[in-house]
Amino acid sequence: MTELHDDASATEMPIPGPPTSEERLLRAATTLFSDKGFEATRTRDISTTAGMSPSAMYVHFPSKEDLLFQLVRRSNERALALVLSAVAPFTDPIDRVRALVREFSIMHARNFRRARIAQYESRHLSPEHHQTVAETRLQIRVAAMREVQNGLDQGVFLIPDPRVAVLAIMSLAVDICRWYSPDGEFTPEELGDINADLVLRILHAPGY
Amino acid sequence: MTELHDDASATEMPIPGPPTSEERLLRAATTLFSDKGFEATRTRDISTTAGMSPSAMYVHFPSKEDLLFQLVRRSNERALALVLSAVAPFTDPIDRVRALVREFSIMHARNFRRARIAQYESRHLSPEHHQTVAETRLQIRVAAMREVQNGLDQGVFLIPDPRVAVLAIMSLAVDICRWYSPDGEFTPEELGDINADLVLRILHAPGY
DNA sequence: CAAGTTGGTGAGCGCTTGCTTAGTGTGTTG
DNA sequence: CAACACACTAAGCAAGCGCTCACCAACTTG
Repeated sequence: MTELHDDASATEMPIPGPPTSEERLLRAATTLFSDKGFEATRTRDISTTAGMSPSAMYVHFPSKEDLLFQLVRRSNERALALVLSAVAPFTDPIDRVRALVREFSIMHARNFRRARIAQYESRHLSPEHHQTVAETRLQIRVAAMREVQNGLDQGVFLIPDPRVAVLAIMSLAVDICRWYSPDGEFTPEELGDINADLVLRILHAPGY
Repeated sequence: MTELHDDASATEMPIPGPPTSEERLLRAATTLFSDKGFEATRTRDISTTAGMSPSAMYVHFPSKEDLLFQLVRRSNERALALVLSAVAPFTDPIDRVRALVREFSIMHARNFRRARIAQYESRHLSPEHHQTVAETRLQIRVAAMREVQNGLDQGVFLIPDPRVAVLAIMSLAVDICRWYSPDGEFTPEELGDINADLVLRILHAPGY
């Protein structure tokens, strides 16, 4: 349940000690890709931002596209794992949806740079890599659909079309990374609670 | 109230007859910028897609950046005009919010290419141009806030913080352009009605 | 009809790009 | 200590980029 607060961090599991060269390159690319976009980012800038010589990127990654793929793949896999682990502790459909929307929203605020790359830069991936990330993305939508349908089956939600609710859940959470700024009016946790409330109201959950 | 259905069309006011060269360039750039992104699009491709020689773009636009600016500026100005004209026929706050959300959502589906460029490519504008489009964008948010506050003042909406509702309105509508496809499950008009319902439910409007 | 304006073409310039390759210093191993 | 593996650097290369410029054909105008 613990989440990294440093958005530029790119490790799978944070380990103590100074970051490796590969990790420094991933962090540099996260900042540059999210700020200027994949195409506008130069491989020289990635390497020098990571504190190395202009060609150092190619020691650790075979191409700029592959570096992007690692970033997008990790981001999507983390999102899927988060969604699945968020609902796990609960059985009540309302609690499960609340946890899902809350954690998914928080992630898109805290890790808004990584989320931007995953959402807006994946078109620059090769067809094979794009296919890979599309599959993970689909699993996230399926998980959301499962939770909505679960509440529908148990009679706690009152809506005609679960697809509409899933659309709203994804839009409210994902769109955070488009406009979010750490200097803004809401913290990630506040946004998580806000979106969870909005979704339960949309679902006509009792008491909302 | 009539809207163009051809998303690649870029005229301010559609006039009969064959499109001008400038318009063909704007249409070509709309397709290319939205599909591949501003940086990945070559000026040669814009010109040849418009059916002209590789350097023809420079007859009508001083630079690639200026062409992008024309696209983003028009898109934002159309959105602002649409929002203002959508609410005008109504006095009931519920009707006004419904019309605003509906038309704004429909626009982001029908013109999803132009909307994508306005949302995702504006970072490649010069600081001055970026400032210009940011001002128009702010006016749209102000208009939305005005309508929400109006309903709050008249006691028909029941929410503690109007900023949250504005955030939701913008996210639900704008995010359409991220995932919308003409081959998808919902028509633009259906999405307009769906989002209008969701927002009125979020606002606790009576009967929703 | 001479002169200018408009909208377009084709060649190409100066620069930057992703990526390669040869080489270097350092640590490790038999 | 020879041999090797590894992480990294310096110096490019071929290709492609935004943009310019000389030129041209078709209208418009005095």
